[in-house]
Amino acid sequence: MIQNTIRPRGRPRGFDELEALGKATQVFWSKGYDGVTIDDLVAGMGVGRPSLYAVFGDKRAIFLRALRAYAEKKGASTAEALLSSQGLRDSIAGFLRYIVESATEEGSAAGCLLVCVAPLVDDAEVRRFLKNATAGAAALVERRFRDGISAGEIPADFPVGARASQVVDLSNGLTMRARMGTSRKVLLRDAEEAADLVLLPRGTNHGPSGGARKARAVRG
Amino acid sequence: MIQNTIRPRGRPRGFDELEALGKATQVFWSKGYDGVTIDDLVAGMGVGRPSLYAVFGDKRAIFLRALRAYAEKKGASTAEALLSSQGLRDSIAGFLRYIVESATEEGSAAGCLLVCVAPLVDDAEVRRFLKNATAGAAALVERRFRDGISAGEIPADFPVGARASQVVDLSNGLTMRARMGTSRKVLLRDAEEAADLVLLPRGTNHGPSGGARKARAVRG
DNA sequence: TCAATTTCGAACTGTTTGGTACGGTAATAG
DNA sequence: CTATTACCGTACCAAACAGTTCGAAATTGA
Repeated sequence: MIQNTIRPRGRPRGFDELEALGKATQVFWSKGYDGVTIDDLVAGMGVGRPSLYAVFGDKRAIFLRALRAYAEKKGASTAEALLSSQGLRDSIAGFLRYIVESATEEGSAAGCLLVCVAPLVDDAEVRRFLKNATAGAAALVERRFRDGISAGEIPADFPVGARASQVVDLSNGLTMRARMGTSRKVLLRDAEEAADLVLLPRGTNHGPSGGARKARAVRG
Repeated sequence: MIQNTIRPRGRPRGFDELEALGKATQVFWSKGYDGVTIDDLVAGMGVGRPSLYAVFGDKRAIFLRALRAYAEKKGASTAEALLSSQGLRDSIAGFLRYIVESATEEGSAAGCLLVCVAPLVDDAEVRRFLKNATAGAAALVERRFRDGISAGEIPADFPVGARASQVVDLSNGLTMRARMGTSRKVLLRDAEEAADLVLLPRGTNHGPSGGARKARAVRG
């Protein structure tokens, strides 16, 4: 281990800041935001109460830092899951599989901090952050769809925007079911089926009794 | 107003039990479970603190009653939205539209008690109730799909089970986005697109570069 | 009018919680 | 070896909280 940073003057810390933040994430993840007390964080993070206030600030500040760090890490992982595969279906399925796997990881609480916990936090900054994060996820998927069009894997009129947000909706639905205790096995199967669904070619209408469909705008 | 029940002996109550329960639902809905205090309920329900304990019990009991009443009412409404239309597409779209509309109702908090609040409550009975409720919703949609097969609106090999749980996943995704502040207009458009998606005929695979798809079991 | 019964409002009690002050401890600098 | 710096653990305080007690108020029955 390289020690390229000179030690600060006084007594060294008894904890690693980022590691403690990771533990805070777990605490919030399992108990929700309002459900955790400072003592929960003290116990879970392995940081004494005064140090906690001195280094991180109050509960809200800790949550915001934990949320940002978690989103950054998870965003990178999902992007990798999405972009590492060659084929489009494997990309989408890999994305959804990763979502399911991380939502059913043993040792962590079920679900996802971003999907199951953060939306309930009554805080403007959290909401703003969340909206950006989900928009980013949808944009990522949409870009992958566009690449799929370029590669000829899907037709040029594939509704990339709509399907991208449907992928996100479906992944959120899978995550919520994970939180509610649905097994990884079932969710992995459903992830595959979801990937199949969102890759279906645009319907030219089927069946004899097509019924009256309301005309409406189509988005790009 | 008919007075067919004889008045009980003592001082009459200053509140209606079911109305108060409805207000409790709103309180939990907007603040989450852990976020509400007894004083919040006292203020929101218009019931004095001792009466609240005497009539309803503690916070957990109030939440369980509110949850059951809410689920019953919402279950009936969604079933009606699903079954009132003749055509299958209108049924599914009506279902999703109703979900979006009730999740973006003005005057209530955004989202849904069942989707956004209840899953975070760390209580075995709540979890059990939720699992049953979502299974019931999926079963309802699945039955509608079966009727669609009987009516010849969709092919006989339509994957009713998978598509039903996808409808539920998508509706949960829409609800979560409502909670995060997405506008009703956008969500209504996405509800229509979701209805289109889940009614697409099963893919016989498309495009020239079909890629390597893992073989896997197919459910009924 | 008076007793019995039920609810309501205010106040009370023990506990939990958020946040801080204080002395002890472990490291570096000279 | 001493001074300085920064962190750690304990203990403390005020505010918030859950749950209860108690007397007043409202209604029925006699």
